[in-house]
Amino acid sequence: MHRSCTHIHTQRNTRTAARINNTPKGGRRENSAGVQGVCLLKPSRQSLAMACGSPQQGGAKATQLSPRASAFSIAALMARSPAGSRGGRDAATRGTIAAHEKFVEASPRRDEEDEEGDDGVTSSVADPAGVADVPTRSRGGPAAVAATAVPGMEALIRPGGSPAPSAELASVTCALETKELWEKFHELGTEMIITKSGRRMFPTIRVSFGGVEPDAKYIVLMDIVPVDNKRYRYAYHRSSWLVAGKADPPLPARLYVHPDSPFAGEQLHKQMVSFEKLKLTNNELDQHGHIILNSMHKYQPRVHIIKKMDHTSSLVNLKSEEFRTFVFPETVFTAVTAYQNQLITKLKIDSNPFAKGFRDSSRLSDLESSVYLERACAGGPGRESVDSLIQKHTYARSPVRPYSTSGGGDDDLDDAQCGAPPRGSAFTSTAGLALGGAWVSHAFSPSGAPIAAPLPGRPDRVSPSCAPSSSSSSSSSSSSSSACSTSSSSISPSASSVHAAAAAAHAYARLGGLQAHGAGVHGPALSAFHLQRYHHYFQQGPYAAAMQGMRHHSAVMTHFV
Amino acid sequence: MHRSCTHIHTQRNTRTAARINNTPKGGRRENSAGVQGVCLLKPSRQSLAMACGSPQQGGAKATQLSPRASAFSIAALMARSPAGSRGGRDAATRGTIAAHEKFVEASPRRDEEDEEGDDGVTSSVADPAGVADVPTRSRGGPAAVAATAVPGMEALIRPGGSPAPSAELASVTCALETKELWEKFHELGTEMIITKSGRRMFPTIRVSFGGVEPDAKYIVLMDIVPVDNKRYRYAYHRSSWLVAGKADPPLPARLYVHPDSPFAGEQLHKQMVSFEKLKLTNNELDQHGHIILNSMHKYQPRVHIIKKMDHTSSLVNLKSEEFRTFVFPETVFTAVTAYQNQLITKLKIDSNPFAKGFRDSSRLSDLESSVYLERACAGGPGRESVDSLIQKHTYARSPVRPYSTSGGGDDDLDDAQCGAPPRGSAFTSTAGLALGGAWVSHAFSPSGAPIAAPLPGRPDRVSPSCAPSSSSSSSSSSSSSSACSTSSSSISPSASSVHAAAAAAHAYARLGGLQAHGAGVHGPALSAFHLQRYHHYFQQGPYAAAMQGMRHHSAVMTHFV
DNA sequence: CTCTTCTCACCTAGGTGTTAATTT
DNA sequence: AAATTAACACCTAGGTGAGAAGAG
Repeated sequence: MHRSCTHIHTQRNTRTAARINNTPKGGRRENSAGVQGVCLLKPSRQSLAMACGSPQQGGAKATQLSPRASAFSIAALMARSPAGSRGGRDAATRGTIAAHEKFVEASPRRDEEDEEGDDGVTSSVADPAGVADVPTRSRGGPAAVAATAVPGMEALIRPGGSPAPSAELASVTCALETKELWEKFHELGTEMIITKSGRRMFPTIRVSFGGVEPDAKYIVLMDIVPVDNKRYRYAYHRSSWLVAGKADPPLPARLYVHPDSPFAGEQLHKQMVSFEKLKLTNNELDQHGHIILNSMHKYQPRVHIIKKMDHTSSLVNLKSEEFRTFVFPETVFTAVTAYQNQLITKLKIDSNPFAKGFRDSSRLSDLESSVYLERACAGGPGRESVDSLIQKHTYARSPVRPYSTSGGGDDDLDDAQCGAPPRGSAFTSTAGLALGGAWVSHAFSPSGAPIAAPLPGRPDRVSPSCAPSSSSSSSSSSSSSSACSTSSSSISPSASSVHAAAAAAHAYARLGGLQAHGAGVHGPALSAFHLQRYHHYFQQGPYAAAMQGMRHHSAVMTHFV
Repeated sequence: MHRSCTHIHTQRNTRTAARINNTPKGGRRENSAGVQGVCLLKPSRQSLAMACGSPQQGGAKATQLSPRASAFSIAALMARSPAGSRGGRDAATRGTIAAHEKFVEASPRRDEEDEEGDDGVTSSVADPAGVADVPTRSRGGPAAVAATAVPGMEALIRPGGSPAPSAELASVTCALETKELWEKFHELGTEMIITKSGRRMFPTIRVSFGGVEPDAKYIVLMDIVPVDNKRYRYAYHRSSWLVAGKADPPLPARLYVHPDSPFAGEQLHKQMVSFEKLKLTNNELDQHGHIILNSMHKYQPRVHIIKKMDHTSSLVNLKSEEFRTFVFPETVFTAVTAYQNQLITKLKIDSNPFAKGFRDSSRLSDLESSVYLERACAGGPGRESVDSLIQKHTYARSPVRPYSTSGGGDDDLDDAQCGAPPRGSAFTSTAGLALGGAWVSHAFSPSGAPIAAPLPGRPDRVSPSCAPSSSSSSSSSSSSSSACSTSSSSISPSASSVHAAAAAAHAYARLGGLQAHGAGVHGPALSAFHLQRYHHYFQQGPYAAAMQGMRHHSAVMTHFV
C-alpha cells in the first residue's frame, strides 16, 4: 500500500522539470541583499497602497432559488440512507466523492497515525475523543467512514428535522464546502505554509449554513486551535511525521471575523462563507490581523457563528445559545514554513490555480487522470478527478452559490460502490483532538456534520477542563449523535447584556480557545480580565471592530494571551 | 491661451508611439469571430466565479491619531482665509493645488461653456443655479473660483464650528479626496468610459466624512444623475463638445451602496470611503448592479450618507435629517464609449496606474514635468506635479488613512500666488446643473465644500420642482452659506418608522434622482409606488440588500423607473 | 543537521487604452 | 459619418512553490 502510485511519486526533480519556462530560476539575482535577519518587508509604496482585485466580479446569477428551503426534507432523506444519499445542493458538492481518490497512497498519513498511536505522547491534554468519533459511529462504524465524503449532508444534523426546543442556534447547520478536496489533503496529512507576511490557506475553508433565521444577523468567525501539545518533525526518509517534543509556548490567540460580517440570515442561506482571505503567519508581532501559528505544530480550524442581538447595535443579550462552533476534522493541518511531504506539494500544485506554473506539463491529463483514478478506486465510476475537484473549489469562490439543482443526485450508489477509503482520518479514529476540553467533544452531527454543541452554558463548568494541564476531562465518551443537538445544557451566563463582541470573546474563552494547551493563564473561563481584553478590541462588536482599522486586513486581533 | 502647451498636444500618433513594445498591436488576431451583434459576454467559467482580490490587504497603520478631532478648529481657520488656507489633513490633500497646472489649455472646456452659453439649449429643465453658484459666491466672486482647488477644506462647513441645532446629520461634512486630480480632469472636461461589462471610474470618487457620531452607524451611497437634458457630440476639429439634441430616454436609476456599509461613525472619522469598485455601464439590462448611463450625456456623481437607525436593525426612524447629499461639481463627466478628447486620454494614461502600459516612454520625467509645470504656473513654487497627484491618488487607495500630520500646512500662500486658474468649471459658473430641482441647490458650503442640505423635510414640497418639465424651480438664489446648514426646513415625513433602505429610497426620490430629466413618470416625489419598489430591493436595508446577491457586485440595484 | 527567510519566475485576476470591425 | 463593440497587449496586484541562503 505504500506508494502504489509510483509514477506520481515524481520527487524534487520532477517539480523542477515541471516548470515550463526555466529561466535563471530561483535564487536571488542581482540583489546582494545583506540580509540583516530582520523580517521587515520591503517598504514600498505598494505595500501600503492596498489594491483591490477582489473576486467580486463575474457573472450575475444573483437571482437563484434558495434550495436551502428544503434542507429539512433533504435531511430526512439522508437520515434514511446515511451512507450515500445526497441532495444535489450545489455545484460544489454535486460530483462524486473523491476523498480517497488515492492520488497517492495514504501511507504518510498512516505513519502519522501509527506515530500517534505508538508514541502516545498524548501529553497532559485531555482527549475528548468524541470530537472525532461521533461522525464515525453515527455513520455506522469504521466501514462507513468513506461515507464521510458524501457531500451535501454535512450540516444536516437532526435528521428528523425537528429543531431544538430552546437554543437560539440549535437548528443552525454548517457544511464544509469542497469537502472532497479537503479530504484528499487530509489523507496525505495537510500542511499549511506560514510566512512572516502571511500566507493564505489552501484549500480554503468554505462553509454554508442552514437553519438560520432570515431576518436575524449573524457574525461568522474562525479561529485555529492547537490539536495537541506536541511539536512535530518530518522524517523525510520515512515520509512520516514524528513527535519532536512538547509544544512551543502558545502564541497570541486571534479570532478572524469574516470581513462580510454581519451576515443577514437570508444571505447565509443563499451564499457560502469563504475564508479565503484569512492568512496564517508565524510572526508573533504581526500587525495585519493574521492568525499566528507555531510552525511544526498541528492545528484545527474552527468556525463559529454568533447571532447578533443588536439593540442599538452595540449590546448583545448574551446567552449560551447565541453562538455555536463547528469543527471539521478533515481540515486539521500542520503549520510549516516549507512543505515537508512532497505529495502535499504536488497536490497543492495540482489543485491551487495560483501554483499552476509549477504543474508538470507531462502530468496526467484529465482523461488519463480519471482513468488512473478509476483504477485506484477499484473500478467505481463517478469518482471525481482532481481536476473536477479543483474546478469546484475554484468555482466555489463565487460568493453566490447558484445551487444548480440539475443532476447531482445520481451518485449515491457510486459512492457506496467505491468502498471504504484506504484510510479514515487519523484524527477521526484515534488521535487526540484536544480542542481545549470536552465542550467541543460533541460537536458532530450524526450525519458526520461537525456541529458543535451550543456550548455549555456556564463558564465555570467549563473552565476546569479547559486547563491545559488537567487531563481530567478526558471523557472519551464519544457522545451519541443525539447528544450533539441536545447537549446544550445551556444556561445563560450571568452576563445577560454584554457587548456582542464580548460575546464572541466569551464563547471563545469557554471554548477553550488557543490557551487550551498553553501556559497556566487559566482562571475561570471567562474572567473579567479576559472579557475586558476582548472588549478592547470589540468595542463595537466584532463586525465593527473588524471594520475599524483591521477590517481591511480582514481580521480582528484578539490578544487573548 | 488656446493651446499654449503645444508640445503636450501630442495627438493620436504620439499615443501610438507611446507603446513600449509594439507587437501586432490591436485588432483581432486569429479570431475570425463573425460577430452576431449580440452583446453577450463570453460565458467562461471565470465570468461566473468571482475572484476576490480586494484592496483589503496591505500595510497596517491601523492605529493612527484621528486628526478629524480638530476639524472644527480647522474649519474656523479656513473661514478666515477662504481662498488659501488648508489644514494639512492628510497626505492626499497636503500638496499644493495643481488644478490649473495647465497640462494643456482648457480651451475645450471653454468651448463647452460657450456652447452652453450660446446654445442655451437649457431645455425645459429648471436650473437651480445655486447648485453651482453657491461655492463661487461664497468664496468671494468669480475671481476666487481658483480657490475651489484648495484642498482640505471642502467639507468643513459651518466655519464657526457650531453644529446645527436639530438636524441629525447637519454637522456631517464630506470632503472629496484627490480633489486636485479631479480638477485637472475637470478642466479638460472629464470623460468616463462606459462599457457593456462595466468600467470603473477614473479618477475614483473618494470622500472623507467629518462630524459623524462615533457610535452611530451610517450607510454611504452614491448615485449619478444627469446634469441636463441634452445629448452631446464632440467636434473633433474644434476640440469641443456640442449639443446634439435632447437627452435619450432615461435609464434605470441605480443606487450604489458602498459595499462596506454600514460604517461605524468612528470608522468614518478615521478612513476615507472609496468608490473605486463602482462601475459604469451602458447596458440597460445589466445584472451586476453597475450604474447605467447614457453615452454622450453629462452626469454628476453624488454621495449620500444615511444615519442608520436600527432598532432590530430593520427599521429606521425616518426623518429628513437622517441623510444628506454631497455634490462635488468637479466630478461632473461625460459618459462615452470611447474617449473623445485626446487630452483626457493622455491624462488618464498618465494618471491611471492600470494604463501605464500606454505611457510615452519619452514623456516628461518627474523632474521635467515639475519644471514644466512650474513654468506653466508662473513660477509659483509648491505646485504639484501630475506624478505627485497620481501618487496621492494611488496611495489614497488605502482604506486607512495615515493622516500624516507633518507638513502640509505651508502651501497656503503658494496657492494664492498661483493666481486664478484659466477656467472655473463651466458648471460652476454658468451651466445648468439640474440635479432634479432646487433641493440640491444649496448643497455647497461656504468654503466651497459641496454640502447638500439635509433635504427638504416634506416630499410633497419637493416633488413639484422635481418634475423634469417644470422649469419653475429655477430659483437662481445662490443660497447663502448659512442657508446651507440652516435650510433644513426638516420636518419629519409622515413615515416615522419605515425601513432603513426605504429611507434611502425616500431620500433618493426626494432628491429628484435620475428621473429629474426623465419622462413624465413623476408624481409626488415619494409615492407609495416608489417606496414599494425600493422596499423590494431594500428589504433588509441598503446594506443587507447590497449584501444579498448584489453585494459582491458592490452595488444595489434600484429599478426606480 | 533542521528549520526559516528571501527572492524569483510563473501564475490568476482583472483594470487600461488601442485598434479593427461592426452597428446605427 | 459617428458611435459601439470585442479582442488584444500591457499593465497592477498579488498568490504560488522553487531554490538559495541564512540561522540555529
